[in-house]
Amino acid sequence: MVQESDTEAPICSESHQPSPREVPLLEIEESQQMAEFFGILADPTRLRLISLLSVSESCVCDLAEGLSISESAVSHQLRALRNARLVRYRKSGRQVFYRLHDHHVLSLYETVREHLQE
Amino acid sequence: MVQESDTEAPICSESHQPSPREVPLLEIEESQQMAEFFGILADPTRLRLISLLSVSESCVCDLAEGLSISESAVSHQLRALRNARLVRYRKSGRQVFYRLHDHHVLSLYETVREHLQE
DNA sequence: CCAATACCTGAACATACGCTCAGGTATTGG
DNA sequence: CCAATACCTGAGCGTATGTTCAGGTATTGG
Repeated sequence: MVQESDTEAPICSESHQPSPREVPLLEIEESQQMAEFFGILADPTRLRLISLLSVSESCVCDLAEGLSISESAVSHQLRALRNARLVRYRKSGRQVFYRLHDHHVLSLYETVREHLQE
Repeated sequence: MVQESDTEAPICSESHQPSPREVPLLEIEESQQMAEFFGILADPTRLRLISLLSVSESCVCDLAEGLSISESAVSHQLRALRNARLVRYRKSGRQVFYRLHDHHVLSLYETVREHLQE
């Protein structure tokens, strides 16, 4: 536990402004933001919702039926996906149609899915 | 809560082998595996460890000092990263040097980090 | 206007997670 | 051989998360 701190230059004495080419250390605040983003994707139900929405826009009750879970549970998870800007929605009468927010979401989802299928 | 299962064709009666071009619905088991993977990345401490390891191979005590947390906490998190195949390690005497498992990990980390910096 | 539909929301509960603490193993130095 | 170092591990605790339940809002149909 006793680290010889003189063998190593104290990092904090360096410039606090991150250089364009060397942005190595993740600050606490940024790490929390990033963890939050990954945390949204770290749930089976939300991932399955994304998988359904990767095929087509769907309303809440279709999503609930597609995954055989309650509409309430779907609604809660859609809120999380909404807050994380992972899905968009449009209202049509009393129905609300959800779809993926942009192509970037699909890209990330497919990348990791393919990675795990190896 | 009352699911009318007769209004929709049972999906399970289809072929269980995923076609190459249409792999839309994420099965429960696969979604859990995928969620587990994202869950490993959904922690500030683990992300900061990855950020340190993205620069250079490091031993446990250096990682602990770099993040100003206990070696025990680091060790616990490294175990999670190890189990998820996100980091490798090599032993040298009584020290254990960790590094990112492969380039794919760094790529994913940097992609999301840049995405959130917009 | 009233009931039904489609969806959203807050509270409550069980579970999962991350840290600390105490103690364990393995390597090194005197 | 014994103590120190470097790291790992399991138990316990406080907190966060996902679901259910009950009830709310908004749109539609008779």
